[in-house]
Amino acid sequence: MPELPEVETVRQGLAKWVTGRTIRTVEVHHPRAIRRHLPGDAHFIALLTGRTIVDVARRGKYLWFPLDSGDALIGHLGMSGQLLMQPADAEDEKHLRIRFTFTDDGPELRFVDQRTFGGLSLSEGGAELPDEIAHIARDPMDPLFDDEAFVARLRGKHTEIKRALLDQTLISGVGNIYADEALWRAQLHGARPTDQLTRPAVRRLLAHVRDVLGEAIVAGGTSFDELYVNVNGESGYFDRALNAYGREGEPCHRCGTPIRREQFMNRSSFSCPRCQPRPRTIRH
DNA sequence: GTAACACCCTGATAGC
DNA sequence: TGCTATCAGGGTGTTA
Repeated sequence: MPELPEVETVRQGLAKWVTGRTIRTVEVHHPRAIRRHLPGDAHFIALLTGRTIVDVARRGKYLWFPLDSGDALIGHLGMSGQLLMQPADAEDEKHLRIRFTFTDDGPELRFVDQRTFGGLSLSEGGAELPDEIAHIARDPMDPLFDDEAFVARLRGKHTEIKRALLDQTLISGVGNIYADEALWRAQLHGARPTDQLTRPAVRRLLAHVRDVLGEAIVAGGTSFDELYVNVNGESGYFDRALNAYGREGEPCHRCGTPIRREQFMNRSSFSCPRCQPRPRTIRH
């Protein structure tokens, strides 16, 4: 389940492996993997073949590869996507969707994705920042992230705090896992109304979001199973440091109360009933 | 304009 | 054993 730390780990790995290399061939093995590329696979392949990758960039959970043509290859891992470097003679993965080979005959780049929520697309003229992902906010690790603008925008919204943390146009890179972890650290329930939080409370929460993401980046990202591995095929191990996510019934690391699980937006939220009491006012 | 929800997908797991 | 139901969840499109 790649969130910002996992995607950043992949970005760093890919940057070392593909920067400066020229694409020889592109194979699309599954149409859904390029469903966001509306002109279709022939166009996708034509604009990539012979192009040199000049960098690997990221915004939130999106990656993009600026090309020497001024275009950019955009990638999103979705829930189960992987971008793997593999020797040409390595056996095809069961869920191999797209294969890139390079003119130097070095390792191939493979996009592998079991659940096909992820995908690649090509952005013409998008080397600097693709239009397709311009609506995604900067992430809190970005030096240009504007803390006070975030605080003001969040407090101006009429929604719940966890919804706001998952809104990628407000703050990017945070998914279900790190939202729960940051809320646990801030001792806030995810249903707290954003318009009733004080500025200092939002600043504290933002600091916790940064801490959680930063620690996870150092640890190489969270991984619960083999669905996520980094570019070298190695799983991260941040899951050992989780305080809330996935710990239903286990004692809170702060007060010992069993962690509760609640349904939220068709998924699960984990929190401590004592440290993170539900707000008294119920919104509708 | 804003908020909330359905939907896409496959494999693991639970229940019968 | 083998079937069906449920769950995981990011981002987009649709609805309210």
